[in-house]
Amino acid sequence: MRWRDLPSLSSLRAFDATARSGSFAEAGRQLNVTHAAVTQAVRGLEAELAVQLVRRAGRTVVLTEAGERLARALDEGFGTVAAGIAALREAEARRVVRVTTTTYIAETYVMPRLPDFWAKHPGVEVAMSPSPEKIDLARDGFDMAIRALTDGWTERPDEEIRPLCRSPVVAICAPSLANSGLHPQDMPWVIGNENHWELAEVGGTGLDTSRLKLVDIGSPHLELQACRQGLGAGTATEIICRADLEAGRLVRLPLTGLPVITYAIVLPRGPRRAAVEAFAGWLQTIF
Amino acid sequence: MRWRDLPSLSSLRAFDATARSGSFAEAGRQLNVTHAAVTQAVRGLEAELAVQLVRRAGRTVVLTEAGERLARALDEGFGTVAAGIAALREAEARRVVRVTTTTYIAETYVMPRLPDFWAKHPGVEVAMSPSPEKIDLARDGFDMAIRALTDGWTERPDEEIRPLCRSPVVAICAPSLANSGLHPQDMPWVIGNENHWELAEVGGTGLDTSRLKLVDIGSPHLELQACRQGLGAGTATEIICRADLEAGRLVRLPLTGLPVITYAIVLPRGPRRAAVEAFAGWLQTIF
DNA sequence: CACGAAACGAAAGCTGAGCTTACGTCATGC
DNA sequence: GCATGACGTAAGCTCAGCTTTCGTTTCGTG
Repeated sequence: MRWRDLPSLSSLRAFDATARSGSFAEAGRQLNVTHAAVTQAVRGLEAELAVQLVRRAGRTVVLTEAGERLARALDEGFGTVAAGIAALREAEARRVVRVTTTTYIAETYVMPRLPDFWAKHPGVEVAMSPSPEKIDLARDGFDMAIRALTDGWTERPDEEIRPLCRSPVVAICAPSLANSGLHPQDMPWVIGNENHWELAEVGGTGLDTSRLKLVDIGSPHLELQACRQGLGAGTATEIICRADLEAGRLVRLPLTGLPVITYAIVLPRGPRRAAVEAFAGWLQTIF
Repeated sequence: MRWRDLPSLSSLRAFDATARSGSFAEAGRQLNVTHAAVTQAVRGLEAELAVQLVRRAGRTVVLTEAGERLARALDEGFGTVAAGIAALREAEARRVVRVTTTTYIAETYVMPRLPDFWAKHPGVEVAMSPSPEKIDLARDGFDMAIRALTDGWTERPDEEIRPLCRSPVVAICAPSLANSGLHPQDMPWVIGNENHWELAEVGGTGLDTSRLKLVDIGSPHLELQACRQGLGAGTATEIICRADLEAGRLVRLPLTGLPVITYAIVLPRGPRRAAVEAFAGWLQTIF
């Protein structure tokens, strides 16, 4: 493609619109400019190509033979371009909002509320899927992530962070276990054997983690349920177990020194689809 | 076509060039702008479509999946446009220069010199054809006319006049006829019966045209030849019969009151092909 | 592995292509 | 005729698009 050899695209556009409508004035209306602008553009194109393209015919304008030929080419070419743009927009509008998550909160707090989002934004599909922490959102085609940020998180330059809420980590257990008279140091703890991060949290309270009896449930999804049933103590952010605490299904253990977690949305910087923005905005309303 | 819905064509062009070359810098070179201009245009397009189209990959740029799809559409669309322009230019460059003429001078003076033009402008075809005086050049596809203008000619607004030369009408006859002792009033005149215009010219000298003996040769092309052979007196512009006068084949009759003719090129205003301009320029050099 | 070449990124400011405004002329319909 | 709505032209404005400038990143190389 020899772009330097082409006349200005705006003059081609003006001629195309003129050819379609058979009138400078109508073309101007379609292009959102005055008839004078169209006239000048077409005259300029004629001068550049050194070909007469249009001829006055009374109150209207007719194309010359050369103009007809050019108009056919432009019609087809610009039509293809317009169709491509339209197809892209269509595909983007339909495309599902892909959310990656590594946090329990997404599954326990966000997913149960999804019907509310669908009610407010019909036609927007949302897919939530787990994926490793250190993922490149843009490269892997995710529209956003829901993450739990520890303090001291630094924002990457190509990502935008929107905090959703800060929630303290609390130690909890079933009322029956709390009433057993056991000191937290002697309780069983529902913590996966490999979960060094949660173990370190508990260590922060002063307990000797090396002497704790750990109950490995295997799946994080079932740990809260295990705590409710009295299988052991555990940790969770307050927002997750708030309902259980209020209902008396769980009680707090009087431990201090646990961290505070910030839940946040991570969005890749750059252009953002309306559907993505809508979902991000909705997320911020439910916290 | 909904032109208002399309992004700016220049940003589409910038993206297309980027997609072809895989580099902002190279695209800028092709478009004759800096890399920064291309970057801005592509970012603007991404923002307008709310789609990421490109992604940095080290020192170069790669298209996203959406970018690839758009690039295909643009490639095809702009390719069609470019092909249309190229075809138009090609056709215009090849097209013959059509010259219409109503004057004897074109046939006697210009056509014999055409080989000189062809030598100087190889590849430019010229077609000279007679047609009525009152023709609309643009409408009938003529590139120029060669006309004889009487004094007091007024230029039409859509035509440009380029004078070639002014030449007085002279009355001439063969030396034998001049030496016969006959007064011009009594000579036979080589003038077509229907040629009221030439008869009026002669009337301007004071002769009584109603009493003239007219010799109707039928074809204007042969009238000068008839004069040379002594069949009668006649009129012609000086430039046409100059060679005959100098060679003594014809002599001037001492009549006054004949008009002066301006030979000129008539060109339709507006865009003009290079070949047409070349022929017009050449015509001005040979007078 | 330091260094230079060649990209891309971002922001500030300039400029001319493209537009509006303003006023004519001309064709058409009532 | 006269109102209406097209096109033609020219003068001048304005902002989209460009250049400039400087910084960062990536790669190839001795």
